[in-house]
Amino acid sequence: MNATVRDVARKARVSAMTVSRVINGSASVRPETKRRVERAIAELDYVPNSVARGLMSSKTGTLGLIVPDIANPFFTMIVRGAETVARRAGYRLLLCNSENDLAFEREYVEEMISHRVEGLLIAPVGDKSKANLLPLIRREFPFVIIDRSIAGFDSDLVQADSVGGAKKLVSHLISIGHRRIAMITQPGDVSTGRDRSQGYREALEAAGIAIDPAIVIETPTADRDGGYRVMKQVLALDNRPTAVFAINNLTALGAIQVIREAGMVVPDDMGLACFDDVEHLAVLSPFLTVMNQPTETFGTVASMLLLDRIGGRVGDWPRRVILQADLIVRVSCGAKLQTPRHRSGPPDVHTQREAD
Amino acid sequence: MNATVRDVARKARVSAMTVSRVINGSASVRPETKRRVERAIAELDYVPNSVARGLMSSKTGTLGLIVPDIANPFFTMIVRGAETVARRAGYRLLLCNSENDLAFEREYVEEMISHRVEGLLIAPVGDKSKANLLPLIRREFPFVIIDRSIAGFDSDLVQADSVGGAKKLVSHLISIGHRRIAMITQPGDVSTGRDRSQGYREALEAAGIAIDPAIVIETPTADRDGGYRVMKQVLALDNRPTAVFAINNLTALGAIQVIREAGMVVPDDMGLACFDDVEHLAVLSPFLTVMNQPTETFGTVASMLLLDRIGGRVGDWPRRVILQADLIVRVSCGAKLQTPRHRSGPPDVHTQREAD
DNA sequence: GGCAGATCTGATAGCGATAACACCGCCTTC
DNA sequence: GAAGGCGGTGTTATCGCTATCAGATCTGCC
Repeated sequence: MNATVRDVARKARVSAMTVSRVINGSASVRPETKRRVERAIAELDYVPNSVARGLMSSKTGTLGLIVPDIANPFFTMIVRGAETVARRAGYRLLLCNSENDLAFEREYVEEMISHRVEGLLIAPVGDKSKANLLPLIRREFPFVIIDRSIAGFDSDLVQADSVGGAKKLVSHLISIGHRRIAMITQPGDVSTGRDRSQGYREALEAAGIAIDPAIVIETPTADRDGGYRVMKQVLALDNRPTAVFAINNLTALGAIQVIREAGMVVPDDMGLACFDDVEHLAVLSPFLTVMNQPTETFGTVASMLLLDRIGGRVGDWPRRVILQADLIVRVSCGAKLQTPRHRSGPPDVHTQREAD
Repeated sequence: MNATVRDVARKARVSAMTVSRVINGSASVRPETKRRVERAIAELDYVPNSVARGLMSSKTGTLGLIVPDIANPFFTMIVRGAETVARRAGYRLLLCNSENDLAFEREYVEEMISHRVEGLLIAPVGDKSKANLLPLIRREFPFVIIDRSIAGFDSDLVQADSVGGAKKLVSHLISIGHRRIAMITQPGDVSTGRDRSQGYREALEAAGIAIDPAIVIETPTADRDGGYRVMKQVLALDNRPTAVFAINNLTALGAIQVIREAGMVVPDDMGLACFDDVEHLAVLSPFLTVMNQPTETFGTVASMLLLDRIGGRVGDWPRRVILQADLIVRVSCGAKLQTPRHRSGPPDVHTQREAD
């Protein structure tokens, strides 16, 4: 069904090699021969088979990308960033949703090796992903880890300063009067959970506030459902906190649902702050106080690191890129904003960025 | 660097063919031989090369997916749906962002053919994409079109009932008292723009309202920026409309920005309704009246159609799946909701004001 | 015991593209 | 005029895997 170099060669009355040379411009071909070949290509509607090419050259022109969930806006932006850079470099992305499942992740890593992608971008499930990544190390397979570091594992990595960011965010909550602050966090084997919890503790300690383990609650899944469940527990506590620090935007949304269902108002009855802004949402309803991570940049930088590694343009040592997150103070935390409600000028109408 | 069947064969003291048989279980192998081979595979950390396999069998285990922009929540959900179904069937997705650019689209189609994906899912740029898709037809390449149909082009297709949906939405605006309704639309060579404009006209005609071309304004890009620009024009009109029908969620967000910057309030000063809900956003701020399309289902159904076609389980005739969109009435259109808006405690302060 | 048939295994030949080399003219160059 | 160079082209072998066929070994059965 599909024409091959040989078909083109026959039609143009040359050898397959000459056709290849015309396609790749890899050597000079007599203008008239070239024309004949080009005509044959057009007539046969010939498209080179990059699978065959990939077999010869072990260059498949593809990169693998494994994320827990593309539909999570956080990862969506990472995908977009990664895709943009990859495309410019002539690469396509093979997309995998690990669904935060270690077994899936393992399979995908193996499948990416099998597909002979030239490199792998991965936002791992957690510390236990280490075992899944060892095959990559063994093969000296180029890969870059995104967002979550893995304890005791050195590799190229792009992430945000979760400890610092959490500390800043919680310190802000403290600065506007909150003393009893709950945290919705993730199990300690996910670096973002671990780091943000640490930032939380550091902020409290710095303010001389005792840490109450009863109001630091873990959710196995950092999504809306998880936030919802944990917030239910928080509201059931005897000694209710006045504010909640949610590990990410989705858990915060779940928490808001619970708070509203309980007939309470954010921030009057309960302050709220979290990691990760939600694009678009900020336009319609500039409400959540967040630590905004440069998610798209995670993707672009990770791709760039990966391409460098594929191209052999870097040494063996792992490169860790730590990007800064921005504190965006809006109303959910209970801060009094100086700006009027309907100031003009896009994009973040009701947003005040901290000026430090 | 990577072990091959031959390496495994040598180590297990069998032929490459036998190794292949063990891997694929394609023929019976003596248990003891099998064990030797499996040990060799484990020791060499052998992973079969699916590129080579793909060359032999022309089965690459990949599908192509071309969308204008993964970061657009509408397409994100399509990607997720498509990925889920593809994965269950043992396929990976090769992701392409066409950026609504016909030239990019053309390249991507060719590249997908070159990569020998087994089928292609594509949300086309518009009617002009026809030329880009002809190579697929010529090769009888399996593909499914998503969201936007192409004038004069028959193929497998999944989309929503844009005409009916728009009619329903605009009729709703009329039913709650709006008589002068502007529309932010897309050029007529994109089916969603064409169809929704038609629904808009049908609704007006049914209500005996004359159509004023001056308040049906096109934006070349149906994104926030496009909505922003068009809404500026709308507000500059002498005879301002009382409501706006935006072709999708992003243009609606852009429109809201303009309205707010003008010191106006939705829906009191300007009603607003659009196609496409925004996940998460509805939780935080149930504000926008929308026609909600089952986006994830677009992806899953399209994948299913494609897999059927690849598997040769269907005839030649094209299948068109039209999914229903749901009208979700919230406050932005200006409808008086029966349930008190702040029944379980007010949502965030800003939407609260808009609801007054 | 011997033969048909089943079971197991190997050799060979591609899938489609291209690297490496060989070759043929023809032009320089001394 | 022989040696060398170079542009243009073809031949061969190979990437890693597997379809196909053929050979080897074993089994059951008369």
